[in-house]
Amino acid sequence: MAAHQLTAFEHVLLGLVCLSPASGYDLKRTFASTPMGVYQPSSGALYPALRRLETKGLVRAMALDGAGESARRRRVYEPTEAGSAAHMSWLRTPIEPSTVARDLGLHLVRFVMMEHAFSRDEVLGFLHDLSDALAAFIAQLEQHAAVPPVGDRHPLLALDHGLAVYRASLEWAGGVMAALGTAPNASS
Amino acid sequence: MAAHQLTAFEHVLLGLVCLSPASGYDLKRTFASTPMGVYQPSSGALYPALRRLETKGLVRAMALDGAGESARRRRVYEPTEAGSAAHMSWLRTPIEPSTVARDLGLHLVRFVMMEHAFSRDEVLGFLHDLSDALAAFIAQLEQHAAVPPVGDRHPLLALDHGLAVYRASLEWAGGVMAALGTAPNASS
DNA sequence: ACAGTCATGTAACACGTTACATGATTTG
DNA sequence: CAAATCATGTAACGTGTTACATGACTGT
Repeated sequence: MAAHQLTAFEHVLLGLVCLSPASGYDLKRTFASTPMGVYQPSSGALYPALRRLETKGLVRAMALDGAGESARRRRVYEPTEAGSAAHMSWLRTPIEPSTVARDLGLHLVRFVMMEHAFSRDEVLGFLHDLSDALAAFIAQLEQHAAVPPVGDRHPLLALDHGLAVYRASLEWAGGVMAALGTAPNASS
Repeated sequence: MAAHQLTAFEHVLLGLVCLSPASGYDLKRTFASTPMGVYQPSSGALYPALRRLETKGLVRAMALDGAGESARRRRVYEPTEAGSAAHMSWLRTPIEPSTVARDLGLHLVRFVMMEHAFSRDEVLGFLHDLSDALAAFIAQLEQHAAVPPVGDRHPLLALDHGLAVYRASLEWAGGVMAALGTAPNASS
């Protein structure tokens, strides 16, 4: 059924639909209003992607209850069971250390979507893997910085930028692990 | 002649060729060996892109001097005058504050390529604009953080990540401005 | 009624990825 | 000489972008 693997974009859309059923227009607004809005999907990308998810049996258009007749022309999608399973599987996808820098934004999206899908331990495990991957990437950058035979300054400065940014990322992960580890999710 | 504007990838290739003449394979190795290697261009992207640059009259295949007969099968590109001009124009492209986060990596590449093409004042101007754009983006993120009516924690934590990362970026820009501003490029 | 937003969709186009193909040159 | 690397290229395929089209609903 679900033949080829999904695009990153499709995975994000599926995740958003899993968080709460939504129409294409809702999703568009979501991208526009959240800090995720660094990327504004076009209609030509959004609607075909949703149709692909539907074709693969991962989402389905909800029956529009209530008005029955009116409020037409609106396709609100909800995940199927296969869709929920695919989403969970995506959330559990191990972090590839070799591409952690490229995929960092995507990992952050996954982190957000984990909140109500994962146990605290699972989240901590994810953050631990993320920290490891970031540390490895930083170590790699440091090796580049250790071999500066050229007389140019800008390449080294750009490298410093990468180091500063990914160290901030790593520190963030550490801080979140500490916060989640100590704070009980108890209450209620 | 140079009809439509170039892809980011094409601009980077042109910039590399402007730094020093290179063949497609050389460029591939450049991506593989430098910290820029978060992106590994495939042959199917690299060679057609170079041909497009050639078609647009921005680069030309150098005549292979020396061996004449041997060392065939190698197309070493050098920039044409139109290519050098296009590259300088790209380096001078103003920073779009609305997309500074998305384009940050590209701006870093531009910063590296500016070293031998810009005066110190031009570089400082670029860094100043970059700082402004980053500060504006950070302020925007802070506004998002100021309106947390939901009970979820992860979205706010992800926002903290963005703040930490872009603040690091902003601090880097400030540090580089200070370093370049005080240090004389004199010597020699 | 009319404009603006809501809401979905399609067509042309360009680009990147994957995978494959092809020879020349070097290395063991 | 065989195998690996150098070096360039092509074809199928999927996808995103831009731009356009369409129709219903809302507010004035």
